[in-house]
Amino acid sequence: MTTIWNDSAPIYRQLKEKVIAMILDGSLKEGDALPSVRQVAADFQINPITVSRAYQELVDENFVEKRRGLGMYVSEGASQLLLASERERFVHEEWPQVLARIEQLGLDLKQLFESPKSTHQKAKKGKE
Amino acid sequence: MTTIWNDSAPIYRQLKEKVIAMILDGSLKEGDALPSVRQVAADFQINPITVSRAYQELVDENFVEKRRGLGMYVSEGASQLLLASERERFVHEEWPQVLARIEQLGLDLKQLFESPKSTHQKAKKGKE
Amino acid sequence: MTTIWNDSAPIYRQLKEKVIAMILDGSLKEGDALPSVRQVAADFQINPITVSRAYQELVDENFVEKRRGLGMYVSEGASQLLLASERERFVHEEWPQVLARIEQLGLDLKQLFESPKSTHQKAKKGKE
Amino acid sequence: MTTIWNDSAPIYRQLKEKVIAMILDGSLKEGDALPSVRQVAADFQINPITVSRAYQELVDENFVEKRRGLGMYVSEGASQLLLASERERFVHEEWPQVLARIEQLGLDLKQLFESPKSTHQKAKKGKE
DNA sequence: GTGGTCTAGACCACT
DNA sequence: GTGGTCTAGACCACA
Repeated sequence: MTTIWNDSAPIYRQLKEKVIAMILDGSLKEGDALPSVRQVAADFQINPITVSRAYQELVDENFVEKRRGLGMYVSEGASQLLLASERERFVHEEWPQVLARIEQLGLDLKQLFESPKSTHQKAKKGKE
Repeated sequence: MTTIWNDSAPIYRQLKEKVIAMILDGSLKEGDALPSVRQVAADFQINPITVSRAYQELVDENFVEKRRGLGMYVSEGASQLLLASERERFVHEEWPQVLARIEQLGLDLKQLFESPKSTHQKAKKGKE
Repeated sequence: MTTIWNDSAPIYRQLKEKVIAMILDGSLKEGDALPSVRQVAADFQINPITVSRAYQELVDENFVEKRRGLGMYVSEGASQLLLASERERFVHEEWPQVLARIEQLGLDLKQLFESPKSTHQKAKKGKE
Repeated sequence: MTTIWNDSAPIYRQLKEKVIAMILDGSLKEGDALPSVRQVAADFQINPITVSRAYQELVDENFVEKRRGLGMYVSEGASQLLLASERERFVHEEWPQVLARIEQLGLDLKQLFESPKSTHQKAKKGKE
């Protein structure tokens, strides 16, 4: 029985990424309640504190808001904010590294364009 | 006093990447001696053990060889080996992730390739 | 959809403070009826139990009295009692802390009293 | 045996305030190492995670920086940053509330100025 | 029901 | 030596 967690990144961060992905792809909409800490902890067989930590980072970054005694909710404007900030980070941080790497390895753009385009296999984060 | 080291990746790994980059771009050629552990440690203000660990991984992967009493040297065939293995890793691990990310963010691959061509040199390593 | 409630203090306490402020400034006079729990709950979109808890604390401290079947009323003598107890608390608990903080930050008490006199109405409660 | 901790605020936050106070009053200077997580945990008889959490918030706010494998250090510029941000917060958030409170209670400025000035007794944070 | 905090103890990676 | 992460379990405040 393999778990869904990758060993290289902390679970709380992987969980955070999952939530972000769900907001980006619309499976969590603004105003929706996040599944409760306890629920997620039970579903994924992890410690509630680990879930809490993931959620807390989302709160700190204003993508999620706490309602006392009620739970956590996707903030108004979260998906726009998220899309903007993630795009910004990609275009100005990740993408330049990719370009540099392509150049460093002397790879051919056209080949990259074509070969794995049709399959777009599920990427696994982490490579340690 | 800012350092050249990124906080997100271990220093020994960043150092290893530096050496790999130097082999790939030809500033270290096959048969060349690597700068001594002590020298590097002094230059970068880091612990010699950290340098050793970086070098050791390069030895383990056969890109560098130890000559007892003399130092570390770039192995014969290292640059070819490196190029092949790094290309392999890029095409099958990194690139699919990049494609997935682009799709997730709704970005356009072709635009990315065209627009920021002039500035892509300021990439900072990190994020491992 | 922003709420009037501050996240740092419990809602029931913020509500209690509101009532106290109304008694102190005369908008609720001795003998006046407090708005019903249900009414307040509906007006502010909060749980009736939360309103009850705020009211109950006011009852416990003798500023408000319950009349069975009728509702809650501001006690006779409440405003004097309140003024005295709140002043006591301010002078011996809050004010010394403020002085300590001013000293810690190297600020000048007199300047503070003089300059921003016109704007001091925009204070938000919270920080408990 | 009473502890130094106040019951109303979480320990990690009280600890964070202690560190901030030490930076403000100069007992921790820029570049100084913070006492290690384990050391503080042992000294105060608290869990290392609790200490970690306090330190982490200071890192997130750029007052403290981590050096991998070495420890935590007061950032360059931390004391200026801190003084500026704390003053800002005091003048624009805490002080207006104090003024409003003074007005609400109908207190006399001159009395406040004089009575507790000489003693400046140690304020205790928290009042729950 | 919700989340927040703390403990005790374990294991890991890094320098 | 340093900090980071996770667990299991407890207790608390809030709605």
